[in-house]
Amino acid sequence: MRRFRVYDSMSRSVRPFVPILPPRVGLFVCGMTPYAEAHIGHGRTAVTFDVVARALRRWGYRVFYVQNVTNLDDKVLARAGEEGVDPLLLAERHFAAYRASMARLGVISVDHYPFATDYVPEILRQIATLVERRAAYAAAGSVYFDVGSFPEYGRLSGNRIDEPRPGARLEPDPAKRRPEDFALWKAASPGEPSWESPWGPGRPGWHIEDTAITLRLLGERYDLHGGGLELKFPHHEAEIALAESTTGTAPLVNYWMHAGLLTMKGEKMAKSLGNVVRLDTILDRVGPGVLRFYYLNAVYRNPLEFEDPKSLDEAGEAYDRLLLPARRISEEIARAPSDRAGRELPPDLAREAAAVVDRMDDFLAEDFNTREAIGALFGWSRRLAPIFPELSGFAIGALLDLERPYRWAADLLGLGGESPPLPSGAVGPLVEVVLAARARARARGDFAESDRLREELRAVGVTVEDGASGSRWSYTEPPAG
RNA sequence: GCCGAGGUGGCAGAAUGGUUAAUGCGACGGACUGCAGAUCCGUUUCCUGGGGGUUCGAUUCCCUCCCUCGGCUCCA
Repeated sequence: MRRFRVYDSMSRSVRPFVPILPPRVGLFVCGMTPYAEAHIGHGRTAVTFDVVARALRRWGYRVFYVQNVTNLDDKVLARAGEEGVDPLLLAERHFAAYRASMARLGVISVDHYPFATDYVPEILRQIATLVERRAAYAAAGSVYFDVGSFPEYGRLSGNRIDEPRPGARLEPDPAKRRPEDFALWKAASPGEPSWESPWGPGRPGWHIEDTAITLRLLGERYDLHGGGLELKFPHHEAEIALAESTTGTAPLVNYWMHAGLLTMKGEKMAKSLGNVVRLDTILDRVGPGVLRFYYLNAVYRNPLEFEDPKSLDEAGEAYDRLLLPARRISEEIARAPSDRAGRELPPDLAREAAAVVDRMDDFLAEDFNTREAIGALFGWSRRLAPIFPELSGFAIGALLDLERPYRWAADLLGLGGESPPLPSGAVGPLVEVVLAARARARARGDFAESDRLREELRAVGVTVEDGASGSRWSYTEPPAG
């Protein structure tokens, strides 16, 4: 197991990571409420923790990564009411779309997506315990958590609830003892899905589902908890209060990680502000590599500004440049017979390839600094640029060595790694035939014919580029439409 | 008001108590080219919100002020 350090929001410092039960690591990340399409802010958080999980696994930890799905809450009910559909089906539908978007984004590391409503028995048991311990009280068919019963409330966020709060937007609720108390169980309204309980029919409140799920799946105490920064207060604060009040065990988690928010014109992306950009919209435009590059080119904890289309254009340029050597190398490998003879790598170059991988790994191990890791990879690409013309002279093993830093980036960051689509069967040789004809046309100065052939190849997805050492071609999906 | 995170070059965005503050984008110049594209090389040595302080030395540590954003409702 590789040692690494994480910024822990609770202690506000970068700390060495020590698992409770090595090599196992319990990772919980607050997931989404599936009442609308995922936007690129969700994507940022998802990619952040995807990289965390990928890295930990690569480093020898056995990660169990759980991400909950709040499939029933006020938002889901409201949206379902508008559309006139069953709330749980609405949630199901949006969750399916979310999974599909995540798959496109290359988020492959989540082990389990538990639904809140599948944990109602656990939730009810936990509420009963809290009531028994006088940390929660029933009122008018609902049950509320008594924030005053938990002196530590506010420690994560630095908020203190005993202060006057002129800016607070909490509405006084006569059922609550104090405005900060929050519902664990909400009395059923007509037409809503509800479950029987000792306090009457109702449904779970928001905060309690996470701890009911984690107590069951990850235990009373686990390693890592992640989520968007906006959830720090009150949601994560509530989780801590609920779990620790229930079990008497503290702390609930050893490391808190919070992902910075995606902003547009300085403001966070949020539906209420009307500035959301759907994840699928972007993925339709640029593909997963560019979007992941855009996210990972910043430090996960800091705000990241998104400007459409500038951010993605720049990311696209940089991403293509970054991975150009990787594409050249894998094309070379794909086209060459596996037993091809060729030069071995100069020893210094082989050493450098290994050193680049180590450096990137080191950066990642220091609070997941993907930006610096990418910077190191840029260095490698610059290093390789001058030896492009020699590529075909290397043995396969040498090419594989040169490729190592890119494979690292594909495995841990999910950047690149898509093998270039090569046409199958006779297409390759046929392209060569056409190119030979084109070369003859160029040789006799018939540039009209040459350009015509280039255009026709492009129409079927073959891009031809002339260079000093002849023409090279690559295959991309034929232009749509 | 309280809590938290930030203010770095044209832009995006790192890093560090100490040689020319990374990297990328963009821009400019050059090479290559029939053209196009791509690529390569070079330049972009006058960038760390304001003011104090600690220090031989701070962008980095401390104080203060200003500004922005986030949280204090649901929110990745």
